[in-house]
Formats: sequence, structure tokens, C-alpha cells
Amino acid sequence: MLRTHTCGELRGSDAGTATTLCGWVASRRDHGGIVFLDLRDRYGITQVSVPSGNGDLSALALGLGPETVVRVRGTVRLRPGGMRNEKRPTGEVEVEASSLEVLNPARPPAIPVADGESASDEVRLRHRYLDLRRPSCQRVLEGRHRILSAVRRFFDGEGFVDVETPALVRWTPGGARNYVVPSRVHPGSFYALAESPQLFKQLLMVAGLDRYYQVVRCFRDEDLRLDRQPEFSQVDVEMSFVEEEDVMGAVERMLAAVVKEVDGRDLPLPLRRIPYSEAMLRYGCDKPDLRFGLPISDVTDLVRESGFTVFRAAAAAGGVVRGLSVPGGASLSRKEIDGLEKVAREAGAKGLAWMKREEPGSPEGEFRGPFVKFLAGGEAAAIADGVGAARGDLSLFVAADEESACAALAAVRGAAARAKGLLDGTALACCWVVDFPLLERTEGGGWAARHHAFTSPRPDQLELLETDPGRVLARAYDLVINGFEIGGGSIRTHRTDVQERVFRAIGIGPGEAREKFTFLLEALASGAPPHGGIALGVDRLVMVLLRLPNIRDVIAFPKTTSAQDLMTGAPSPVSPSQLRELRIRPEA
RNA sequence: GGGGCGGUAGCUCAAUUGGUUAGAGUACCGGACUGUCGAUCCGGAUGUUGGGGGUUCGAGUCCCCUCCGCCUCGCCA
Repeated sequence: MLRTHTCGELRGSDAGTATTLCGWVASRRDHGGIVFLDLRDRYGITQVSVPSGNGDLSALALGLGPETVVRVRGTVRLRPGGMRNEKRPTGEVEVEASSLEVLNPARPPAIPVADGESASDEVRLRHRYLDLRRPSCQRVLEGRHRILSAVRRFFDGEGFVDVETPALVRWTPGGARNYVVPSRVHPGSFYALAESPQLFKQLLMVAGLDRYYQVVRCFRDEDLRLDRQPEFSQVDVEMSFVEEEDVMGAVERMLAAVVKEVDGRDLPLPLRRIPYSEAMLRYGCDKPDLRFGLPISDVTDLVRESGFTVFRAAAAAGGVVRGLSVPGGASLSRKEIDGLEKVAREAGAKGLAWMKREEPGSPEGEFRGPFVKFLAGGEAAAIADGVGAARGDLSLFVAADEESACAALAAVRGAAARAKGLLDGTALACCWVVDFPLLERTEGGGWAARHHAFTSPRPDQLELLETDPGRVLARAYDLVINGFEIGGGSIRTHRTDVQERVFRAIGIGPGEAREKFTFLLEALASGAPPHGGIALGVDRLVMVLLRLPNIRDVIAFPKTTSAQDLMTGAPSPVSPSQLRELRIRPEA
């Protein structure tokens, strides 16, 4: 080793010992006679003092620019009283240098490396190696490592086998767009990069592995979001001879172990289970943010005869009128309410009806708001009660078709929580969303699998597959934390006859589409055990657990929203000769 | 593919209604200083205003095209 200690470990008790440190120059303070250097590595910052009297050493120290890589030999000294730095663990001591060695000079950094200094996303990503040199970034990467270690410890301890599955796979129809990889050996044929190991892990169950897990990279060629990257990691899990509760139980115990590891607190189990239909009604979406209340209520039946035409017409047209109450929201300004209405409009609502119940200082029973004048006697109180509005609360209503109303109120709910400061930055609100519909309508009027085609229908609802497909519930479950979908899974179909019926319901007949799944049907017919599993998004989980606002923050080398790597310049064109070898001709 | 916000010195930002030589902090360079730790003080240098075109006596500012970053709708079984 080039060093005897790290920059984070020297204490007062080390005073007098000889030491050699290596690190980056974090700052240089020149006092003419004496020069101070802050030396930084992953473990901390230690002050180095270079006293006068040794001309060469002082001159060398003066020439050290920021981020120069140096090796310092010296003696640990207790700092004089009053000169200690309480802000650093190493602040009691300094290393009095007897020699300085420049291991590598550094050009002035393109972005400041110190924590607390700002730089735009663009330059941070372009110089990611400097960005990652910041202590805060290193804490995140360490946190991610601890989380993944805890995950692996948990599954290892429960007898799961870590099996690797292919990344280069056959292209499969449906689902996320695949990245496509040309085959040199088979010109004109292509691999797909796996969007998930779904089929392989089911085949491992057929093989009898019984309990499988893997931390695996997945690839999806879809547009990016703050919680989506084109390549991301999953904790992929599959278990045999299990039911829903077995999978959910294992995962929430794993989650509790991870939360204990990173937060040191106990996650109360079992997690709340919320049926999909309730999630949609009360929170307007299938991944509710339960860090705050503001539940949505349906008041359609209260406004069928309303004096307010917008409400009456929506109800008559088969739509819904739903709303929520913001506690203390009567204090919100007109400007803030206009902001909420804008949110509702952007989410697809035609408008947002609002009503204040008894503002502070106003008489009992008073309601104020643009549409109150249209309401007949008692109606205002009835719908206010309907959404649970008390004195001083603000009621917000959307009248629309059910889908639009859900989307708009979900957006309004989040915006109102932010406006009223209801978001607890440290909270972890976890739940399972269960009882999803198995199928959903396609644009063409047919049916498609909502989760994937191998999700098992509820066994007591098999007949509905042929009579009323939209009502069939799936044996599926999503893990939701703070409004992010952290994972999703299901009990799979393990019998060929049931799989055939699901295929038929979603219009996969015995044609070419079916051929792509032949190997799976054959596998199911070869003694597939009842099985199920889940896939958890590692990056999202780390993001939520470390309370970071963006998935890029938890990935060492992420892509931008246009799926580029600003540091390396990927993707890039390849040479004509490479294309020729692959028999790929660019479109003219 | 659509919508919104942004791009000015290495970095973070400012620049009135279109008007003189585009400024500040920081970093950088030089000097002073023996106890700083966001060191301080004095001095200096720093620009393709993302790129291209247009309007105008005059464009960082207005118009068109385009590239890049972020957020978002579609998309993500």
C-alpha cells in the first residue's frame, strides 16, 4: 500500500504516530509561512500542515492545484486548542508533512468537487468521474451497495439460488420495445436484449429449482422518465408451490431487512393491501402515494339533480363527479387554487370546481366558490360532507368520465399535498396493490394482458374468461412505495389448458404469435409446478430508500432523457465496414 | 411523436422596451500574510451569449430552423 491510513481515520489518540496518506487535494490555504492542505479520499478529509522552514516543501505545497493526487508523509499532531474543527471526525488532528509526493497533477476541475457546490445535470454527466468524486455521490453508491448486500443476504438466508439468465434473447411480441442486436453469424437475424428474465425464471421453476433470485440488468427501448432508464436492474424472484401471500410475505420481510439496514428502523408488517378498485377510487391511480391523506370520494349520486349543470350533465352522461377535501385549504390563495386547476386541466379535466367551507371569520354554514351560487339549498353542505370537508377546508371537484376524473384528481391530490406542505420527506409509505383486472381493453376493442400473458386468473373466475373477460381478476400484486411502483409480480399459470384459455381471450390463436410461446407451453406440459414470483426495480428502490428525487442519482453512469451517455458519447455511428459485416444497409 | 421550462466566462448566475465596450460571485493566474479550515487582502486575465438563418441603423433580447439538458403526455405487458 502507498498509505498507512485513510483520510478519514486519524484521531487525537493517534497523535505522535508517523503516517502516510494518499488522496486528492480538496483545498489549499496559503498563509505565507504555513500552508494547509485538505486531503480527501472516500473515507474523509484530513488536514495537512506544511510549516515554513523547509523551502522546497513549502514551494511544492504552494504549487498543488485542486484535485492533484498526492502522497503525504508526516506525523500526526494534536491541533492547538481552539484550532480544532468540530465539523470533521478528523478535526482534532492534522498531519505535519515531512514530505510531499505528487502522484499525478490535475487540470482545474471542470465542475467543483466539493459537496454543496452546484452544477447542472449536463456538466455533471459529462464529467461524471468528477461528480462521483463528491462525498455525497459516494455515500449514495455505498448506500446502494449496502441495500443490494442486504437483499442478497436475505435471499441467500432463505435458501434461494442465484441463477444467471441470458441477456441476448429471442425477440418476443408485446410489452416493452426491445433493444435489437444484430447477429454476425446469422446475417439478417437479431437478438433482443432481455427486458426481463420472465420466461427463463419460470423455466427454472419447471426445472425444479424451487426458489430462484437474481440481481439482473434489464433493457427497454422506451422513453425515459425521472424513474425510468433504458437499462436498469431488477431483483428477480420466483418460487414454486406458493400462493400470493407467500411471495408478498417473503418480499416484505426482505424489505423490512433492507429498511433496517439503511434506516435502522423497523418496518411494521404486514404491509397494507389495497385492492386495485379502491386505489383507483380513493387515490385515482394504481400506485398511490400514501405519505399523505387527501382521499378522493365519489359524490355522483349526490349531484344527479344538482343545480350546477356541469355536475348534473356529467352524472347523466354516465360520468362521475369526484372530489377531495384539503384540510385547512380555505387559507389557500386564489392563485394557489388556480395552480391546482391548471394541474387538473393538464391531467385531462375540463376544469376544477372549488368551494371553501367557512373560512376563518366567516359565518357558520357559509360556502364560497365560483359555482356555489348554482347549488340548491343544502347541496353545498351535502357534497362538502361527501368529500369529508370540515370548517376551514377546501373542497375540490372534478366532473368527467371516470378515467379522466381519476387522472385529474390524482394529479390534484399530489399538487395539493405539496401546496399544503403535507409531504414528509423522511416517510416511507409502503403498500401492496392487489386484485388487478387480468385483462384490459385494446384500441381495437379486443383484450390484452394487463400484466403479462402468464399471469394466473383467479381460479374461481375462469368461466368469466369466455363470458365477461373484463371482470376477471388476476393473481397479481404490485409493491408501491411513496407513489412509485417498486415491483410487480403474480402467481403464474402453470397448466396448459388454462394458458390456452387466456391466450384465446387475448386473441393469440394457433397462428404465428402462438409459435413464439411454443416452448413455454411445452414446458408447462412437462410437469410445471404451481409457481409465482415478483420483480423489484433496484434503482427505484434505492432512490426511494435514500430519498433521492431521480433515478439518475442512484446509477453510477446513467443516460440522459434522450438515452445518451454524455461522457462516452453513446450511442454513436459505426463504420460502413461494421455495417457490411452485419449485412445492415442504412436507409438512404 | 406532442407539450412546458432552460442553454450567457471553467462553474453558478445577472443583463430594463431591441441601444454604448455583455457584468457579478466563484474557480484560475500573480502578489501579501505563521493557524486556516467557504481563509483573508490587493491586482490580473477570462466570452462562437448552444449552432444556423432572418428582421433591424442596431439582436443575448424579436422571428424561423436545428442541437443539447430537465419535466411531462403518449409509450413503459
